[in-house]
Amino acid sequence: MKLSKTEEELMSHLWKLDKAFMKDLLEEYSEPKPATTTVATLLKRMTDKGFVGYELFGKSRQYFPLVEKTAYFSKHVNGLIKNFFNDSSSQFASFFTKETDLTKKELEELRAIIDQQIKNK
Amino acid sequence: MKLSKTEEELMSHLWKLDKAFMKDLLEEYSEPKPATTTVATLLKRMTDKGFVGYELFGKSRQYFPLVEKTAYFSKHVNGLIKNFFNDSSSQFASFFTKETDLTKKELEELRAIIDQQIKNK
DNA sequence: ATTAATACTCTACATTTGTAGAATCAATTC
DNA sequence: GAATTGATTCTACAAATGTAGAGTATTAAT
Repeated sequence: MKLSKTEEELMSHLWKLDKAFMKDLLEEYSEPKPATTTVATLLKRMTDKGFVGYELFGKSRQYFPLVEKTAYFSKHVNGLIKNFFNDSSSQFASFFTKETDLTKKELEELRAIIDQQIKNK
Repeated sequence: MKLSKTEEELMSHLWKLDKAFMKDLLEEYSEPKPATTTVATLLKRMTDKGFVGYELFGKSRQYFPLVEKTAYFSKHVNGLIKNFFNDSSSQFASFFTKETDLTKKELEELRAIIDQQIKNK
């Protein structure tokens, strides 16, 4: 099962906050914020799909993600890669670094990470 | 306007082939292949959305992409990044290189590319 | 010519998505 | 204790998606 684009956005807020009540999630949206009922519907659907859990606090719910961001994202990204880059991660990676506009500092950070990984191979 | 997941898959075939007749596109699918009418519908919708064009060859059409893969992908990826990594490309990049399982060779390739890019900054 | 195969359009239909009002129930405030 | 606020569920509904049959036109094969 997967999330729709809109659900993903909400999910990203939830990942960011880690635990959150409805109102916290609503606050995360920039204007124009969706109606509370809209978010409620989304949360319900996401709960049904098994991506979100909650703990009751008195009468209201504190929601939390049931899937790791990285886990979800890996799957997601791999799908994209398969589709667009005929399954080549490195092709994708080089494309990515070319396309997204990283600053010099970011690039250097990234190189450091890569160096580290090369060392571990 | 954007493509749905299924449309994206078809689009990836089209990008790969660059120009293709219906049957060529159908061949690209692995089993179980969709019905020809399904692909035809998809192609029509994608044409309507302005992602695909075609040239008539006698009675049938040779389809071709009207959007660059990289252009489309940039937009796509940027949306994801925004959602999942709070707008930080470098955060994404480091995540990506950690998560996807690049070989030593691929990593070295990638480092070379990055070095190149650092030089140009 | 008759048939068979192709490509395409039209139509169809169940699901999913995006969005939110109305109603309900509980908590808080005046 | 009456009214307001907040969270949730129910209901609704249009648009988009996934999928493909039926019908039509055209070309190729026999």
